[in-house]
Amino acid sequence: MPEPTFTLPPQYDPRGTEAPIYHRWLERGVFAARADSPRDPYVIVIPPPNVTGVLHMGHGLNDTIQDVLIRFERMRGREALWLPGTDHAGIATQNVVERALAREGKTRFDLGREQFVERVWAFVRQTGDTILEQLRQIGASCDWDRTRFTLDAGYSRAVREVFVSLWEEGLIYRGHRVIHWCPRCLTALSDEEAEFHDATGALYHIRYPLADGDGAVVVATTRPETLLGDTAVVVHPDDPRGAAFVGRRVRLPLADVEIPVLADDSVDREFGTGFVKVTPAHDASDFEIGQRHGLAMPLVMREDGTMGDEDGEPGVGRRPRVPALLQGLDRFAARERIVAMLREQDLLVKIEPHQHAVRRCYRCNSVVEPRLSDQWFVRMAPLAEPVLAAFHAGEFRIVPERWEATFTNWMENIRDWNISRQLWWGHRIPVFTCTACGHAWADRVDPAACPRCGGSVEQDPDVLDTWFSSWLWPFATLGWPERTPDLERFYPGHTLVTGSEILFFWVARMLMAGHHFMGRRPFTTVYLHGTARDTQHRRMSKSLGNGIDPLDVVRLYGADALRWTLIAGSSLGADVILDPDDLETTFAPGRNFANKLWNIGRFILAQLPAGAPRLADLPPGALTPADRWILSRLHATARAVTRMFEQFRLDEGAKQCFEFTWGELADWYVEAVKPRLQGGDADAATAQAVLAECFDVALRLLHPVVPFITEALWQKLPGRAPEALLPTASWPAEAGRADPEADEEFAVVQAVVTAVRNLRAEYRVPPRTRLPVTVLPRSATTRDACVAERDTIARLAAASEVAIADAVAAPGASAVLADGSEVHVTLTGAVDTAQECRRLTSELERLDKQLTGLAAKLANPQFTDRAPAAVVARERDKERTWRDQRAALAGKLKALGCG
RNA sequence: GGGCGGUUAGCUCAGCUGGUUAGAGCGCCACGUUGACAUCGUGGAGGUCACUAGUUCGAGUCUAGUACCGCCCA
Repeated sequence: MPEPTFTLPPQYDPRGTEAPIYHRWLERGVFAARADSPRDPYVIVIPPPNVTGVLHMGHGLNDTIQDVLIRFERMRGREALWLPGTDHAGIATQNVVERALAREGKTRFDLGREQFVERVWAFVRQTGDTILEQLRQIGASCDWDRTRFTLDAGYSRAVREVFVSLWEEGLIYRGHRVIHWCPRCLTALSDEEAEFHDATGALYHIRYPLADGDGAVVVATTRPETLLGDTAVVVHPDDPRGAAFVGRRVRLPLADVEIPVLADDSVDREFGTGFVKVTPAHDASDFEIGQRHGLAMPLVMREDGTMGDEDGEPGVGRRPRVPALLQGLDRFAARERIVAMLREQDLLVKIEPHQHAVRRCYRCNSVVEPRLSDQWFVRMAPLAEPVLAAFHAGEFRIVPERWEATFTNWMENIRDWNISRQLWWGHRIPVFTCTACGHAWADRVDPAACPRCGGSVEQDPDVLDTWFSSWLWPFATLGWPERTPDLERFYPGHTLVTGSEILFFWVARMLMAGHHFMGRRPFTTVYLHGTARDTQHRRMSKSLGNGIDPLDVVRLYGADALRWTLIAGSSLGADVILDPDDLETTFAPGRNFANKLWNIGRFILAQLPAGAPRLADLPPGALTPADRWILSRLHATARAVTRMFEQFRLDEGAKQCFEFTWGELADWYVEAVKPRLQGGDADAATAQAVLAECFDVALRLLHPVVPFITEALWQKLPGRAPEALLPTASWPAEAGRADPEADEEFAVVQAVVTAVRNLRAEYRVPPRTRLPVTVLPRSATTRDACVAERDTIARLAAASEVAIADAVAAPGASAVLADGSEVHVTLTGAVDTAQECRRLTSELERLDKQLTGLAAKLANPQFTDRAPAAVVARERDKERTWRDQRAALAGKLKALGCG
């Protein structure tokens, strides 16, 4: 055999490797799904990232999981479609462009609606693909030709179709109620978009003097500035404290109006003073109280969060309530000012600290104001019902299962959805109103005139919530409402992978849209993964500055290292903890593994001649026990990895591959087989065939997790067809062959080798010194294994020779194997008998302790009677083994003459 | 206030439907540059499985409670 020549560098270089490989995959179209394929489809739609966004670790985790799944199923022979795209992200995108305008000293109103929208489009055209480009760098195997955008023409048609048909079904209505308003974004938000944040605020106790005499009621509030909009004070009808006041009137401080004290049983008597101020236009539950009692609903705050009178109840004439010196003052400044004024007038009783939850805008973090306004709502209960039925019928599931309760709870208590946004960037609401006759209708095409009276029409100025477009993602991306071949073939999809934070925002609504418009579920499994966090378990975010840029990791350690860390480092649904201050430590496991794989490949490839034999071509009986063992391990690994991936336990699957390639193939088999490879004979050929098979299969199994390095190495295996690519190679679910006998034999080899290594370390034998080893077998298995793999033992245990005998005379040190077999290492020079006695005695004592416990267990009839027979049998076996081992140890101690 | 999850080695985490001598990676200690790999090899140290009570022949694993941490919903 020729001297191996290593043409590969000793260190793996992801930088030079990854990009060309990705290019090749694209060129050859391996990620493209065909609608006319006879294969079973497997479909994942990407959670579309914001068109303005850049890749962060949350995407890294989310998209890597999807890529592992799609690559796995693609290799398993499914027609795999991973459909990519972006989301127009109404508020976020408008914010970005408005900020850019602000730097030019302009607002969107300076440009006007049309020009502003054009400006946003220009921005999107320029940077909109950024995040998709970044996905390519981490290896995402999306079908890029099918990339969609929620605002492209076809998609917009789908959104409009959905709106109009819901309108026609009576599921969209105009609601006059208190909604969440972001005074910075100047738009309404849905319940989900106004997120709770715990805060330490204050509870202000304020005295409202009676209008008709002495005395006052004291109300408690966290938002004193809203008192200007109060139209009543309420108290629980059964609250004795209220008896003297109900039916009387109080004078509202600062606003100079009188309001009634009323009884209402919605009041929580435990809260504050029992008296509650009612601001129907600025609080959702006060609004309901206001409706019950027919109260006026004045707005005392403007859309931008400054104080000022606005009409809340059109047609109700009334005088202004906001004092001149508060007009135009920001709500928080106004709060302080009002508190000061109350104090001056001796109307402030006390201020106490108060823990509560404040809603903030999920896009800009401003404190949201409840505000009375008119918005479009979707009636959700009729949409939720079929989804719940389908869920209970088992048509789809959520993993991890624990989320199912949360999901059903939300669905069962679903609230109507405010879909209007007071923005310019998005799908404009297709509701038209006749300026002449007032007729209002939704239309699939822009009307020229009113269909009833021919009058001129105006379109609703607002746009739809972005989620009103993304809830159609699983079918609008496939061409709906057209009945395209893609739609026929790839709907319904299979796995939806996302974080739990958008379970309600998006996942639940997609299920509703899918059932309503397609008549069936959009996917079979919802896989909710965890969150990327820092070492203090804080969510990674731009504002905290604790994020890790996935592309930095790719540059430093390669995409495979990133992917490995994310996949192997997080079990199903669990958060993944990464240290932004120590990328080296965080991503070393992935980098180290890639490098190990590279070097295993470097060695194996150097051993394989161009015409290396294939495993199937070997003559019968050619395989040694070591060969049979590694092929048995290969078999077990392939099956386990397949099962783990099927169960979404990606970390476990990755770790199984890791253990096989590093812990078994590299650490044992490759080392064992080295001498045989030097022979150049039939036995060398056998070893080559086994190596090639194991490595080929290992690369296939690892490919979904670390696609780049596996492809790089797989391409170099001899006999590779020139056009073959790993993403479309077959999945080796049943590779290798189970061989329990070989497993048992090789376990003996490993035990002997480990025993010798232990003894050598114990006696500080210099690494280069080779020593004679004698095995005194106590079982046929041990004897046979040692005879068959004598050379392997010699090599791995650094033995000068391995004798198999019934006795040994030479001085030395011994260890006893599980079956009582003795492993003896001959030591030249003085053997420290005392040390040997100590070592063996402590071993004996440890065994005795275990045996005592085990004997007690087996002597207990409760155990032997009640435990399953198999468990009892296993314990009996264990006891026999330990007794054998103990006897051997005792004999050895006696022979040494230990005390 | 209601619900869910977590608490296992210095750090990050596995441990599946109760039966192992409780594991891995990183870190740590000792030795080592043997023609795949020092991003490595060999050996080693390190855990009263948060706490309390219970169920059971048997509990890291099941039940209840306590403490702390996190998330979701109001």
